[in-house]
Amino acid sequence: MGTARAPGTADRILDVSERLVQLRGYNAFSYADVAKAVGIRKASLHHHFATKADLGQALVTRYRQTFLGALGSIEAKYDDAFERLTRYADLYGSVLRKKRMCMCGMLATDAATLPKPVRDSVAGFFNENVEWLTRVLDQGRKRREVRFAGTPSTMATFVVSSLEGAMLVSYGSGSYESFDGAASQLLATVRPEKVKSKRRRA
Amino acid sequence: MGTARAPGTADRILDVSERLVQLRGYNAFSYADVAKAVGIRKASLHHHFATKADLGQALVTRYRQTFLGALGSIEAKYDDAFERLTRYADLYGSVLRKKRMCMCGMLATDAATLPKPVRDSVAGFFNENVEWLTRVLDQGRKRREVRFAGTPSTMATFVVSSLEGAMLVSYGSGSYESFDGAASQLLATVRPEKVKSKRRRA
DNA sequence: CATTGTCTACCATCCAGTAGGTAGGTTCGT
DNA sequence: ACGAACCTACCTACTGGATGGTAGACAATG
Repeated sequence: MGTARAPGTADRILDVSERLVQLRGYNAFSYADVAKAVGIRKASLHHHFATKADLGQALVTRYRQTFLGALGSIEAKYDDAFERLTRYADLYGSVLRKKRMCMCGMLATDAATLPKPVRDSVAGFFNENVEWLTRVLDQGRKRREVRFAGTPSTMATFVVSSLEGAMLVSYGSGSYESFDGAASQLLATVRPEKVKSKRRRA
Repeated sequence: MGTARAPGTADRILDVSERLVQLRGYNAFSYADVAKAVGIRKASLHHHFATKADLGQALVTRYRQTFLGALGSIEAKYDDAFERLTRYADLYGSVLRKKRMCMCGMLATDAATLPKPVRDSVAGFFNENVEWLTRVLDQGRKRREVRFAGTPSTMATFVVSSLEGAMLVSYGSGSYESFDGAASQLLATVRPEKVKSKRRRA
């Protein structure tokens, strides 16, 4: 009979590849690796993703969508800007807790060897994040929920940079604790002054 | 006659390899690349650095020494902690201006595929930087030259993280301007309050 | 004459990608 | 209702090129 039936194969390929890219980067994972982990032959991979460039593109596109979805959830669940930033930092932390690097941070170092569409998509990821944070920071500052110098846009770039960097250093030195230190230092930076008004909760 | 004489070959190999690693990472540069750029045969490379792991190790060791030397220069030339931090950030900026990524930031993403001695040496680089910054920040805070929340050590980790991350995002998205924004945002964070005392200079 | 630096030539392994085939499922004309 | 045509998902077997590394010869220098 054989095993011709297999509905979620493309997704399983993406899941496995995503993990490998986040662990090793674009140049250090191969179709052979993915095939073995999925339990399929190399040639069958090419049926789903004709070239490695196609697979890479699909990977980044899906990652961006998922991430963007998570940003939407944060916005929906939390109204306070400081809270939103806390959850944003947690997003990075949760990736690191899986002992993985941010996929786009990983691919950023591979930029020089990436197919152009993939490279552009990685840049798009960072831009999306900066734009989202810019909105959160802008509104948050007006409401006095966060505090920072300079423009919201510059601050947003700084937030993305710090968290990506904290992941990078943590991942590279294998000391996953250092991320939490850097993340809380970042949050301490934007935390508003102790409330002087009489609001006491409840 | 032949070309047996060649004094600085090992250094030229290191120079070329350093550049390639900073541009493409550990897994995307090859002995063949280096050989071509140096103008030597692949086999001759192995005479100077028996294995790729040896070359990688030598690369990181030299990079750490150079960087540590630069930190010493900053300490010798500038006494003020804020000034020292400014120059420290410039160190990263000068690498990026050469359109390169920090070598250890680059290798951090390659950690999973690196020979263990190299991986350890990369971690050592980050520790060295954090230690140096911890001293600068600790002294600087006592002298009221810088301002920050938390411990000097946590803040030091944050400084390294932010700058590595700013490089990473800049390098990955090809927009080298964003680094400057992130760097000045970081410096604005530690900049002391406007001097209220009467000290007017000279 | 031993050491050092270079060379040519080679090797096993891995890489992305291709050629061509097969087993099942679906669609459609009759 | 049935079979031809087609499609999807997988397979085995292969190719050309790159990879890190090795063996052994040949100068030149000291």
